[in-house]
Amino acid sequence: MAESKEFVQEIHSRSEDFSEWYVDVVLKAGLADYAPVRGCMAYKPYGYAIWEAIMSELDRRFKAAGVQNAYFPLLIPQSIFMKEAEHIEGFAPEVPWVTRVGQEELPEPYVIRPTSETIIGTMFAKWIESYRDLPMVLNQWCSVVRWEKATRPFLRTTEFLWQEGHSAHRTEADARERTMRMLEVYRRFVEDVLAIPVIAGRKSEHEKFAGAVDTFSLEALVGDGRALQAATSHYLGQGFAEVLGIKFLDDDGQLKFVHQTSFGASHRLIGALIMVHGDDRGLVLPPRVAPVQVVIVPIAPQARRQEVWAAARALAEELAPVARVHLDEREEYSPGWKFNEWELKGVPVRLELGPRDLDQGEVTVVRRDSLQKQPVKRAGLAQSLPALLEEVQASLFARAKDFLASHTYHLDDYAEMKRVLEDRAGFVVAGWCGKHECEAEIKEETGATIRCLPLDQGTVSGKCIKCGQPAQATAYFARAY
RNA sequence: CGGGGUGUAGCGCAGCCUGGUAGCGCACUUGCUUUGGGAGCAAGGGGUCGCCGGUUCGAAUCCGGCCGCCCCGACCA
Repeated sequence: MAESKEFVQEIHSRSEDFSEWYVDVVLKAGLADYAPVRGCMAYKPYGYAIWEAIMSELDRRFKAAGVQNAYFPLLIPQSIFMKEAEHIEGFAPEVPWVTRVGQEELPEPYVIRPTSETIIGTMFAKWIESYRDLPMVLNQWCSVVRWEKATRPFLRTTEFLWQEGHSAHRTEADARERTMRMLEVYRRFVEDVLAIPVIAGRKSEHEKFAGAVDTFSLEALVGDGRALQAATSHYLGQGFAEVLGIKFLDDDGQLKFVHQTSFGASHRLIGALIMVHGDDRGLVLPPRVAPVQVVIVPIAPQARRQEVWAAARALAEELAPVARVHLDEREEYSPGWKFNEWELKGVPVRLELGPRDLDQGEVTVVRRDSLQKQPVKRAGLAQSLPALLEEVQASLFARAKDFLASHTYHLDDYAEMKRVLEDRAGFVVAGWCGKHECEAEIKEETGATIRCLPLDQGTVSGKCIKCGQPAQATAYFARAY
């Protein structure tokens, strides 16, 4: 790999400086750029195309799960935002306020939404009267603002793109079922489409969402051994319903409060894609989310220029029905330049078409995941291409799964845990007594938090890795983004 | 928000110590030649040196303040 390295002039080495590498990939692959707003970025078309692919696939799956789209205001009146105590306590430090219009002070200030539980709950209170109105399961695609202290593109930005789903149910059981159902929708999406294996689990009391009864999340492990939360699904109980007055008349003639859920995933998924699959040459996109799945690079020397271009156009046309194909028609760049650029952009499959291929009746196929080059018969390519894309998809998932497995340490010795976490080697799976003191001390001493208590607990046995008391649960610990 | 670094052309950097007309490589424009892993030659264009203030005859350079970005921590999707 040493010789190929010299071609990568644009980005830092992933192994040598993961953070710099990450920022380089974001900028140089044309995903996004820093904007003149503190902590905010501007999406470039290629980066936004990835978000569009995520949105359309997730949206399709939401609708199949009975979720309807709606939209709610960006601004939330202070009095409404302040209604839920835990909630306000969790978000107050990072919400911006709108207090003035022109030169006039507003009679009541607004917060710019950091999340929409309160405003949506307020509307639920107007819209829900009877148990016949339930369940109500709505989602909005929008952006929210949280004034974070330290920001990084796609991982933590002041304004970020996401979707937030909110539901109201007749019973706790219904709401809890929805919570788990949406977690499963996310899990399948993240694993099947983004090719990112995740650990699904419940958050500890301390780590859960402000205002939730239970928070569940998907935790991915990225290339530098840190955990990244990919999606969350909350059972909110009746706390918001009580303070916002979301009541319904049940069939027993009783007026009752609804049970609620909320669930969300953000543009952080793009950060996860970059950090899970990327390599020293840049981005590597799983075919199912790649805006361009196949790029055709013609190699057209003067003597056979017309012939090659005609063949390339015919190829692009033929493949268009089976894949998202892009023909690189730029004549001002050399083939070698294009190879490097499309690799940096993470396009899963590259087809090279030059005089040699024409003479052989072939196309040179290069996979982004393995960088393997292989001549393939031109005839029949349209038939074999979808399978090749699926193969790339599957191999990326398999590779990420191996990485997750080989960076997950089942430990019962605290000293060893400290060592592993200090190296940021990955997940530590260990027993936990359930007490916050142990969780807090581990965090203090290792920088790691409980990412989740996996749904699949197996048989809980053994002791708390910190205090030695009998373990109440198995927990995944890691340093996290 | 603490500690560290950094800010000079689109990108990467030199110049700053020792004040005196702002430079290099890549990219960009034009022309010709080129095309199987970042093409060559030639001629060009482009910078209120992050911002504000101070010192000085004169500031990219010295001094003070502020801001952005990056890293390491503490808090969150």
